[in-house]
Amino acid sequence: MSRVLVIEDDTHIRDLIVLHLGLEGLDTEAVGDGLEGLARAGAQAFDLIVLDLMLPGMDGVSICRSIRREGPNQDVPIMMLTARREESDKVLGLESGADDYLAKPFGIRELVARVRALLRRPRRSQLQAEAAGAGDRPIEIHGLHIDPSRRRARVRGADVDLTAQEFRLLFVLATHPGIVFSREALLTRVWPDRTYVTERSVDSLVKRLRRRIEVDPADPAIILTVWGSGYKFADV
Amino acid sequence: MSRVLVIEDDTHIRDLIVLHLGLEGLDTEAVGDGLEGLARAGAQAFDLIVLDLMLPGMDGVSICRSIRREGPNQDVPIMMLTARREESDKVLGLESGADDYLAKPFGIRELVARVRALLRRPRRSQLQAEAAGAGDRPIEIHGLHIDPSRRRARVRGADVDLTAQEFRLLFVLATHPGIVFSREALLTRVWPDRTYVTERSVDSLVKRLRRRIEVDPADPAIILTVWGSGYKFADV
DNA sequence: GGCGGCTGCCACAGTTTTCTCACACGCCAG
DNA sequence: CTGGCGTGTGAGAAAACTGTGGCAGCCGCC
Repeated sequence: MSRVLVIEDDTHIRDLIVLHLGLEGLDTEAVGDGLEGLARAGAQAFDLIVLDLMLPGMDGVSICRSIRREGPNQDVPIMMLTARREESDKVLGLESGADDYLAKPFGIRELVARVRALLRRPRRSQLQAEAAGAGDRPIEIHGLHIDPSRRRARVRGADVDLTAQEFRLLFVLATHPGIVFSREALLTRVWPDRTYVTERSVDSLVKRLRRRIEVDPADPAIILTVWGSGYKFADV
Repeated sequence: MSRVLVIEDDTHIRDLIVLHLGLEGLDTEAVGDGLEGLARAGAQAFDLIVLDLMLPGMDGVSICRSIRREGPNQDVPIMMLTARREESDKVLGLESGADDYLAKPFGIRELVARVRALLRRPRRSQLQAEAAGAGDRPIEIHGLHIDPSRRRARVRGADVDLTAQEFRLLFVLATHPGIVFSREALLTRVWPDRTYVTERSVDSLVKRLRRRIEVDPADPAIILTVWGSGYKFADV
């Protein structure tokens, strides 16, 4: 189930959005404050973020930039909302890194349709970078050494063989220690193309990965289960 | 500052692209007509060309071929855009000499990311020069002695005859021990002209190379398969 | 303690990826 | 023109990996 974060101060609109996205089968979480939204976005991986441009305390553009700069939602589609109709706003919104833009007042059905479209759109940035062979630096964490360009992982000094998929999962989690990823979030981040794959498969993959890197797979110390939410890499 | 030529008839998309590439610090020039684009490409050297597949008057594939055939932009990376999602289009685009391909509707951020990637990637001509190894020093690794300037390879003391292609493959891999190369990456690095070649050919070439340098070709110790990713030269 | 919902686990069928091979084609020297 | 060599390709076999469903066990809550 896709997770959506809604950042919107107007209670009425917020509830409306949550209601309708909920009816669409999306797991929707909403906050009314910019800073809180930013905190939420930094702590958990979502599949899409709906963001109001006009917020008390902190404006949407800054939030958008922050989200894009780093963290688990760097590559997540962002849908901007704004009360103003001016073209300059539109430009501003897209400049700051939003993927789509909707001017208030909008029809809720249109919002839903666009959200669906954004979710459907394959996310390729990460895969793309990997394919280009550019950029990914090795990381070192928790006694783990992970080197993407060599596709090599070492645990406590010993090399472990990982399949391509196990490796991607480990990499995604390890680069965001402490961040909770829902199964859905992992599906879009780890699976090469988001065909019809059950969330069950995530469990399987996690189990396989644990078997290879955990000292005691029955009592995981690295890949942790967050009951009711998903999985996370152990905090530092 | 890199110069980019955008050939796209849809005004909205064109402006969006120009805006964002401009924000990226690229010097962007745009035309809405295929013939005009061709004229522009013939008159001036760019660092990258973004080309819509569907254009009024002249289709993108023909333009792509024209640009590739001669002129100052023969070796410049070309990024294809298309409204259609069919695989056949993709093949058509890449066959005609495009370097990357993006199906509409696309996220503007993805376009920017890919453009960046293409610009980062060294030109074909440079690659070929690098692969040909003109003027490179001989290297010694894993009981292998490889001398690019003489195009000679010795394995465990014995000279081996390698074809030009086998040699290029060996050289590319041996100069980056441990680094995993996807088949695609090898195609652009080893093959003099990347058009009309399938990834199967990489398999074949690897097999032929192994037959010549491995003690037991059935159980390779030098050129290793990285399942789901590609091939690599054995780590030291 | 009982209950509903979530997660761990497992085997195996199914899928994807790689390997192997034979053959055809193009190129070049003789 | 002809033969030899290097190379690309497709098909089928082989190998590796992965998704799934169901059940058992665990968690949090009433």
